Amino acid sequence: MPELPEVETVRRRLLTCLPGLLLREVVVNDWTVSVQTEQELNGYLAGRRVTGLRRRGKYLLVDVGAVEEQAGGASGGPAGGLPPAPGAAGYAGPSVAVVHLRMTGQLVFRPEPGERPPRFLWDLEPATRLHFQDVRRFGRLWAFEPAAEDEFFGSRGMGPEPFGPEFTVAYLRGALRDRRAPLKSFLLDQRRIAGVGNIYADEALFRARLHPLRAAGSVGPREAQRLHAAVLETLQAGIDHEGSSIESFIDPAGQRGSFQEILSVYQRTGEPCRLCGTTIERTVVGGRGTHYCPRCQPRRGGMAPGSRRRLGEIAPPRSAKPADWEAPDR
DNA sequence: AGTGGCTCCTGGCGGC
DNA sequence: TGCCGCCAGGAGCCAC
Repeated sequence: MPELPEVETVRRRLLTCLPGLLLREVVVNDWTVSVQTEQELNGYLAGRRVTGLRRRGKYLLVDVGAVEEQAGGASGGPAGGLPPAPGAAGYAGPSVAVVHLRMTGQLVFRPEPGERPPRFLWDLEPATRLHFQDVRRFGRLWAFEPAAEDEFFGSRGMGPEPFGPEFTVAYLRGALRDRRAPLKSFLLDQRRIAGVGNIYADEALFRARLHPLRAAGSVGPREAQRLHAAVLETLQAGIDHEGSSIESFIDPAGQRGSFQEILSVYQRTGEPCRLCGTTIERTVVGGRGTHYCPRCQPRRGGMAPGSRRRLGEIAPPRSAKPADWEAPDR
């Protein structure tokens, strides 16, 4: 499940080999991947050289330059003998390609065709192919002019980058204020913080020792400070381990990440907590599987509406405290 | 406006 | 053995 650390891992890997390559053509084999036509996608991307790679939340951005003149510059058009890029009213300037991997999307270099056709591929020069594989077909591709980027993300209400200057403790406290939604739902809301998904939300809440069903607005100043640090530390650990390969994540070189090996709570239901030995429990918040240690993440301090029903079957945490247990604020 | 629930999508798995 | 139904979840959409 690609979240910020997985997308960042893909970006870093592509950064070592994609810039400078010429994108000859985009070939789309599965039209669930894009609302744009192949002609439109190629109009923005074909005949252009990759100039950079960026990330915004869980979105991967590939910058390309303007359409290159053929050697000799006689009639213009893309290099490599392709016809002139036709799309977008003859637009020939620099563009941005945006890829979202969603659940099972993978970008992998494959010089030869694989077992099944990719949802889309980029035919590159010198000769190589970047395949987009995606079992569940949730992944998406867009292409547009750089000027349209702000609108693209603005219309989605993307929140601040966790590692950007806007994501401060003060911002987090303001964003949490008066919200009745559970902390877990808050962390998954891309309008509040960009890039956190199910795995890192559970792990960050464990690190912050906050119960996932706590109402976001009930979080005190010191708890907000802990949560802010926990989000950053958890995401950074994910990046350092080159992502989590829980289901299908591999980077463009086919390598798996290793963060799944050090998970504290995610998908560890029934196993002992690494800090206190208490059995990790699972509940469902916002339709998502949610894992937590009932002892390290105590159920107190104002729970979200409906949490009593959801936790009705679950025994209360023991009274004994683990060695490094720290009392929550308020 | 904020919140929760539904939907898409397919491979894997448990149950019968 | 084979079939059925459920589960996983990011994000868009809709209802309240």
